[in-house]
Amino acid sequence: MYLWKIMGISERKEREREEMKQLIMGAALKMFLEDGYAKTSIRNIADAIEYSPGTIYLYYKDKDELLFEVQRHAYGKLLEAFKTYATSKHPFERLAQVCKTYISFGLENPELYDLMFIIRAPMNADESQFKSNGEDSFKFLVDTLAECITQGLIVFNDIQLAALQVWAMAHGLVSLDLRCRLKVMMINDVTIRETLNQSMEEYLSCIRK
Amino acid sequence: MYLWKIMGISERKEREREEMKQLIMGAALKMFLEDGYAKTSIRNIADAIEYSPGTIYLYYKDKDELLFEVQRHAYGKLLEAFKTYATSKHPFERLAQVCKTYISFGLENPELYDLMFIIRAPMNADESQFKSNGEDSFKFLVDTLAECITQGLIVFNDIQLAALQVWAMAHGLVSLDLRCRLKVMMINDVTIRETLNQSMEEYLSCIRK
DNA sequence: TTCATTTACTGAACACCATTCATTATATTT
DNA sequence: AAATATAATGAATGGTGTTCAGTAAATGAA
Repeated sequence: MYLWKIMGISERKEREREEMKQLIMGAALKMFLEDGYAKTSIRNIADAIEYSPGTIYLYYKDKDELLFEVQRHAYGKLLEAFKTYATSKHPFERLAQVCKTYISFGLENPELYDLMFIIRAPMNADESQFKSNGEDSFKFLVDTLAECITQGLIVFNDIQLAALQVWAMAHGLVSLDLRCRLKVMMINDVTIRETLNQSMEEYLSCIRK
Repeated sequence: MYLWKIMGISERKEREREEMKQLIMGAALKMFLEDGYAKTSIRNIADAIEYSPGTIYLYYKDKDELLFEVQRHAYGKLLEAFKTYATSKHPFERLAQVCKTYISFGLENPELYDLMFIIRAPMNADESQFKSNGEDSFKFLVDTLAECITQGLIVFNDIQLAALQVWAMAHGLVSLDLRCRLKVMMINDVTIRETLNQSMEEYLSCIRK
């Protein structure tokens, strides 16, 4: 009997499979960040890792599934940023830190931000999986807002509505800038970051009770 | 001498050229709206108007220039919507109407909204032309806000900052919805429109003095 | 060790895409 | 009627995502 052998081998196989997925994902992430999702082709990724295009399809169903994996990674990075920079004990101050971190994250990782919040969501991805991707980082915002509400620091009663509004404001500012739609206003390119932060701060002072 | 003839002919030619551009633009617009920008190919457009692909390049430099023309058209439609639905004499009420109109426009014309505000701006397009596209509809918002400020109806002093904030909120709400990023919140799909409007209204009441 | 089977991988092929350009057809001018 | 200028073509170029028959290597059973 080779049962002991079989077990060991299948475990190694599983490990190797995971390593291969990581190899592909790593190359994809790097190239998505450098050249953007659209300009990165399966062929390019295959070239980079020195495998044939077909091989990638043995590990990922299609390009969207690859995007999906990269998205998960990106949401993780955002949550990390929140945990690092939004540490104030005071809920409202922490909320301000979350917003500032969000905006910085967007401006400093434009391609990543694109993948996370602007790119058309792959329609084939099942909803539950998609939801779970952004959940954790969104929860950070919700928790902070919940504390603000219970301590009566902001004008909202409904946490969901509060989260929607704050997120929409931050996303609106970042995405309009990333898509160059602010050119219609004549803001100096150098000061744009300052302007966005100022807008966010003003908004936050509006919702403070 | 055939000078009289030359003039007549060159005018007709100019007219025909314009008609041809309109023919292409019309087909492109229709197909962009139905299938989206990415899925509409030059070949498809050529097929639809019963010309060869090459012909389109005699009238438009590339696909981006075509997008550009469609964008101009779309911004015109938005301005029209503002003029139709934001008619209140009272500046703040009018501001609320502008915002409501903007959100409705986005939800009802998702593909158009995409072209206008979400799609990556063609980088080859020169900035001045790009700016002029959105200018008029943006001016409508700015003018309304200016009145609000002079009458002391809102908390802002700076018109630019006010416009940025209001626009960001509206765009944030619409674009997060269009890109399905609100799935992370568990809002009933049917009531989403109501939720967005409610958020906008709450925001407006925050900035009211 | 030998042979059958499973697994991993390849790369050519398919059906698309935007764009270019030599060639052809038509319209205008001389 | 011939020469010229304009308009349109459609095949060709170099890309894209994805599939799949075929090959090579690793594994399992005898």
